[in-house]
Amino acid sequence: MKRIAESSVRRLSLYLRYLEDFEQRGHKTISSEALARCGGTTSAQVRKDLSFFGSFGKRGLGYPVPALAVELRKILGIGRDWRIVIVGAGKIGSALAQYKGFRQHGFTLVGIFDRDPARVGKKVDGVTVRPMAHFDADLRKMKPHIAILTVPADAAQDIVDRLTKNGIRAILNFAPTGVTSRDDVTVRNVNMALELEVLSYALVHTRDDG
Amino acid sequence: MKRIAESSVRRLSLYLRYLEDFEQRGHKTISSEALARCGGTTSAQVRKDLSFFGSFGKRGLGYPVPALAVELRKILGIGRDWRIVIVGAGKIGSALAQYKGFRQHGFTLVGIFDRDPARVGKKVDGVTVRPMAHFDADLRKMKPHIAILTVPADAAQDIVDRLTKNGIRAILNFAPTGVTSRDDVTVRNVNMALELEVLSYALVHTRDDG
DNA sequence: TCTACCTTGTGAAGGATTTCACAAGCCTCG
DNA sequence: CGAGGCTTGTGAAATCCTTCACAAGGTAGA
Repeated sequence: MKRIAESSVRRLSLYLRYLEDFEQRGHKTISSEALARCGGTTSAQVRKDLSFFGSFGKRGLGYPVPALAVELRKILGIGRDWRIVIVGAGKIGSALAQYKGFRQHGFTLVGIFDRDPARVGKKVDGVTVRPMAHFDADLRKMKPHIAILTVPADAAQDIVDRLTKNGIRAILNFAPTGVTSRDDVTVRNVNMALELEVLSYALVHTRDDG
Repeated sequence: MKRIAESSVRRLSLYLRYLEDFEQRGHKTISSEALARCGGTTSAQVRKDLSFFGSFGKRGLGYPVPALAVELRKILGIGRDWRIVIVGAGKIGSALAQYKGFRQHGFTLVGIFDRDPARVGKKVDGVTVRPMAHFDADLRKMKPHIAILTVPADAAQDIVDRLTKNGIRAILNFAPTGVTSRDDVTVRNVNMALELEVLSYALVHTRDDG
């Protein structure tokens, strides 16, 4: 299959969110125009995004809401019972562990790790924090698909390497540093400092008087 | 000045992170090639990114580390004492409030708000949580430049509207929903569910056997 | 069934970003 | 001082992404 732009995948995820809204409100069909307005894009963009994966709409009518939601979930791989581990049980790690959206979207938290002995053994959202000494062995047992990193910057790269060595192919990195890895590993960096700096740049460089 | 791509601004922020590392380790100069390797890009990209703002390097030698860091901070608007408010003092909001990087990067947390009376009055990182009843008046007093949203999805759009009405022009939205606003307001959406779905997509669609 | 109207799906055009490739400039060393 | 070796800065080419525009196909109502 043709490679799909990441920006396109992000939009599909957004569309799904809005479809779930529309579904709950009992709408049967939705036009690309309406979806576009929700997601802040254009109707042509919506149709093009969807057309990469098939023809889901009916001309003259729009897209069937529940069926399209099912398709998008299939495309995005939602509902496959992905297993997740969180590395770093600090403030952010614990907060994320309690995120209700995990279960809702078909992700299961199977393990939390921390290098600080004071945190080991505590329970976060029903999952016991485990020590880094067991990390590699635990990973081999748990066979997680996705790892969420909420560790300090200096630890991030090492953890990524160990995760990769143990077969993890998808990493969501909240550490305030970029990390690199093999080509077959997908890493998404989420970095508050960086986002703030982008906002700072925008504040400095936006003409708001013209 | 010509409009700069957002992707370019994000990279500048990354470069700055690495420059700070290099500076601490006492390096005097760095080549575009070395910076590129850190940031997972190409040397041509680094040079192009920087060239939008000026000529900071010396041919044959590279870029002077401390001077380039100073320039990048100036470009990104870092060190201007931006005032930040956090809306939503739940798990994520409180965790972010305690983020050490704020001060380090020249951002000052001036207020935290929550609609839950049980949370009002508590102190988070030295800042007292204030009720939403005072929201608009407080904003006018505090004059924050940037707002961080960590509220439930159903509250997000209303808060964005109130922030905008009170002069905020930069919003970092952690609520699990997209929000829309006026053209002169910069909104960055950070959405863990969406990032997980992008990873899920990658896991499903990546050939790792070829 | 026929007409009027609506919305999709999609090549092609347009725009934006990234990569290429190389002249120009700086340093070092003999 | 001149040669050799690096590395920047930058037009041009290539690639990637978005928008346009319209034929094709569907609905609804008479």
